[in-house]
Amino acid sequence: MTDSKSGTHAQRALITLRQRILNGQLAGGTRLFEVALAEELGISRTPVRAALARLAEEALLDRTTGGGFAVRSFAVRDVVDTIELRGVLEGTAARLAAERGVPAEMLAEARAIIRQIDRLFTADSVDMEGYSALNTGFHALLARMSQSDVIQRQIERIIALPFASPSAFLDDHSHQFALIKTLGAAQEQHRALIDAITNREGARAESLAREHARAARRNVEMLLGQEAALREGVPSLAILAS
Amino acid sequence: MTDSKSGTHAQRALITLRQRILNGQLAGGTRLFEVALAEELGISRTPVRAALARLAEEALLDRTTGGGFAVRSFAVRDVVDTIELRGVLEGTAARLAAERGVPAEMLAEARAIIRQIDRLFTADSVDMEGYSALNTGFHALLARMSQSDVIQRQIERIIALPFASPSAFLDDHSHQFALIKTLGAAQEQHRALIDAITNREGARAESLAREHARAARRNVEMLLGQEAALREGVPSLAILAS
DNA sequence: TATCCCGAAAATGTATACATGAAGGGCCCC
DNA sequence: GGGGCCCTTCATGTATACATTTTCGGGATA
Repeated sequence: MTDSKSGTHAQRALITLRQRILNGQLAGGTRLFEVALAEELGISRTPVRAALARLAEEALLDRTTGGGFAVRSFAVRDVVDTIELRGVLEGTAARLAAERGVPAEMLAEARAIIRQIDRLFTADSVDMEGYSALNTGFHALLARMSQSDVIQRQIERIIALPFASPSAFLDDHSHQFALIKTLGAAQEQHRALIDAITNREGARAESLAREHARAARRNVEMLLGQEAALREGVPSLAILAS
Repeated sequence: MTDSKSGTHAQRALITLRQRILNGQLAGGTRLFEVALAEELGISRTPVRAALARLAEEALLDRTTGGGFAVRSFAVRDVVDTIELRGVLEGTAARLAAERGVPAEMLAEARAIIRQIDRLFTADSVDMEGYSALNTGFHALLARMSQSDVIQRQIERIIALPFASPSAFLDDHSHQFALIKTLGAAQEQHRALIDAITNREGARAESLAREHARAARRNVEMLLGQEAALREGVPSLAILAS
């Protein structure tokens, strides 16, 4: 059965609306009306309300004065700041991991991921999907290493925004040629990061994690520096107010 | 008219439930049922649902599998980590302010607040309410200085938790004698922070903001180190799972 | 011409009945 | 006596009618 029929009406509405916001169909600032959405989606206002509330929770909608919802506007600066914020949070996770100490099994797990990524490079062409999945896993593990639910929650919340995810842009096939060159350096940072945490070097770990996030920032700036036509195929940036 | 009658049913339910969570009446892990709450509050399920959704947005409730809500549990480590997180975020705000540069009027505003706080110390006894208000304003201004909506939002979100607010504990009259001693040092940090931002010293500004938040952490640890009986009168910590 | 006020339209707020689904306990079968 | 199944119960999910509030345009007045 197709997933577009699974779950409750509210879940389906949530998925539909989230998609529309992320791919730019619903421009920033657009106000969302319960009745209109309910009619269009063929459901009642109740599940629409539930979906809107959850989108507000995900920071994709703002609550307007008077009780309504509007699509949040993301400018270029917001994207850059959000990536910067991810760097800061992951840096804090890395520092806490180093300061508090991480169980040997977790460190082993991290090294295993790094080794798996290494293997991807032996082939002639890099398996971007594989890299993306392993990279996402590495960053999730880093968040867990902080041994802080508070930090972990914040990181999860941030990377829910597609352009702030550690693997953002990696799935955009149109620009892989430019991104592949950066993967070697990223992998070296992964290695150094785990080394720093292992040696309980908090400041070094924090600094490395921040710099690691800067790579994503450079990618954004590269993509945005191109002609508009060239970045049409970049779904992670579709949310940007043009 | 009393504020307990203002606004919609959902707003009143939100305020009531928030209060109960924050003061510990609703222990962490407690599941909240729509019907029970609706009956008790004398309203229908609809506004109760709305209030619960907003409390989830405020991170005071968790969504349980199957669609319900449960009160979030805060352990001592969570409180400490949240304050640490505030330090990290305010540190980032301070660094960005220094790096990006702050309009002269904003810096003047900050210095005005510092001067007003200075005046509070001239009296024989310190006006804690006045200090608390000015201190909150100073920290809000710092968030604005980052000139980043993303950072500002995060900070606002964090300090909504009463124990993570920059002025947490300052209103707890029972422990003022211990806290007053720390205010002079805090004020010196305020001064140094604005000095660093003015001179565009990003690393110094970040470091100072972090250290400033550590003062709150020390207060928590001091309060928690006391006999249980002594910390009964500390509303900011009532949410803690005992 | 600017402003205030009022009313219609449209949006959210609320109550309630019913649908649906998950969890628990009791009963029957093996 | 133990385990599995069914049925009850209680929870959330949904639709819908009605209440309330907000908003915005038009018109009267200074």
